[in-house]
Amino acid sequence: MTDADLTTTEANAKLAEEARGPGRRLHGAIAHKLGTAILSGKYAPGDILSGEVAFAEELQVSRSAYREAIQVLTAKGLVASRPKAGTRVLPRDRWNLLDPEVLGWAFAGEPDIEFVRSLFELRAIVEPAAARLAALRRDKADLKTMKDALTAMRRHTLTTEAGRAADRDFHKSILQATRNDALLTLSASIGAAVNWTTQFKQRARALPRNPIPDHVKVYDAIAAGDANAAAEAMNVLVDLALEDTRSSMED
Amino acid sequence: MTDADLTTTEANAKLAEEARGPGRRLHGAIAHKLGTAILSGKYAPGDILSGEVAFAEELQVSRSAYREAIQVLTAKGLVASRPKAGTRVLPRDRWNLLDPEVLGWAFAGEPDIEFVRSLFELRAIVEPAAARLAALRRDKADLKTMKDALTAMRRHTLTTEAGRAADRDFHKSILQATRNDALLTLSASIGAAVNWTTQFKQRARALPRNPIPDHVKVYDAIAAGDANAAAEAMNVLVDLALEDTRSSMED
DNA sequence: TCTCCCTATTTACTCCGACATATTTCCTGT
DNA sequence: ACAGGAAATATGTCGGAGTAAATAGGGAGA
Repeated sequence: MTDADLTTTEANAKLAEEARGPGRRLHGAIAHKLGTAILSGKYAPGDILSGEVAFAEELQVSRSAYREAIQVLTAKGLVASRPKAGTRVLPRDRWNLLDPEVLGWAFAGEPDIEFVRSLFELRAIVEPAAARLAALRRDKADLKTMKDALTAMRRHTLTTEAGRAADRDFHKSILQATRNDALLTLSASIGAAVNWTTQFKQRARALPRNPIPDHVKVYDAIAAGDANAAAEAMNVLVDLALEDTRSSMED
Repeated sequence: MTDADLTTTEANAKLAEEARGPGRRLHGAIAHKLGTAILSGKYAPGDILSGEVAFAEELQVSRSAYREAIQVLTAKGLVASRPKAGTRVLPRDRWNLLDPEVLGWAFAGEPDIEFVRSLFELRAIVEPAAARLAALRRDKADLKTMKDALTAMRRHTLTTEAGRAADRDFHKSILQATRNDALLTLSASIGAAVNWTTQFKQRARALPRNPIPDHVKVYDAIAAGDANAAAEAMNVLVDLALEDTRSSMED
């Protein structure tokens, strides 16, 4: 893609508009714009983002704002800048794909179905093990959080954002009960992917059977402190989701 | 901690010195300084980093450099800035603990042993499953990469940086063979932790038994395409490391 | 004549400090 | 207690000076 594709006058107007949104910052809007462009493949690894001055001029923003946006992308491993050489898009294996913001950019357009599959595969690996640990380490407060989330899920159902938030809360509370910060960090990333997929499936009117009973089984096992049962119950849950993802790949 | 602790004259001289190193950038050095300060607990969640101008002045750098450093920290979820309110350290669950750079900061000082344990626990969950997938999906090129890494490990041993790099390469090649980008991203994070621990243990002259045979078993199972054997062999490997970590916690 | 190395130029990032703006907080006055 | 204004502070902007690196050109040696 040429720079011009990203820097039409209309696009600039939209950028300025977005940037003025509540809480949004200018460099954040630029980072989002460039981030989605990279994640969607409009800029391929190895491509050069033409000069700082030129780009800032085209985007009608100051060089400082552009630079700060580049810093954000650099921090996430998407690009690297060197004097004279310009700012290059790094190879994909350097990207922090699990960064919540990068994930958001990946899901902003048409997400790569292969990547979605890999996230669900990761989930299918991590969450059963997490449920096992949670069954061993949870305390009363953890159980209460889980139960509250389950109640909210039942009330709102997954067709609403509130319901999906409750679903995320349920899974997050399990991760939290593992007393493992590294696992907990993962939950934010995985949650984003799951949320997007749930929305997508709902749009496609392909929501599977009622997920509540399966969730309850996980809760019961964790509450009972039965590690093996917790892992197995969670396995059922995530395998179902993984199968769904696999089948939707064939569309 | 007060700002003064971070901004003594000597510290500034060191900062400038570091920054002028080859390839190093000033805002990168500042981000490293602040990042390690936060990760080490000198700044606790909720603490505010006193005013932009004040801090930049104390550090003897321009506001731009300081601002760009803050952008980096913000991108990694460590801090958030709001007009008038100042720049606050975010709660720990917002941190991107799996970001390679954050991980580097965590290991720069005296890393929290509890956090190290959580990383190894994550590893013990992920790597056996990865070995299973690798056994099913690896191709000839993957196997060659693994074999080369094994050979290098044998030659250099884990007492040298070259040997540890080979160890990382071996594990990375397995993750690569899973054809799963999300898993691959994790390997960089986990590798950093493992590397640090290996160094640490070596210093403490507590290197365990020869790790090569266990690695060979993993390789053989993956080469044979035996998923269960691969998972089990990797399980032995990571459980050993996890046990080591647990025991060193008692020191 | 060809190759290699060294130097100079050019180019683009990096850093700087001042200025302008917006928003939040706090204080003051009603 | 409330409303409005002033102060404080972060954000956005600008253009210039500095610096590092890639490329091109010229010179020396084979």
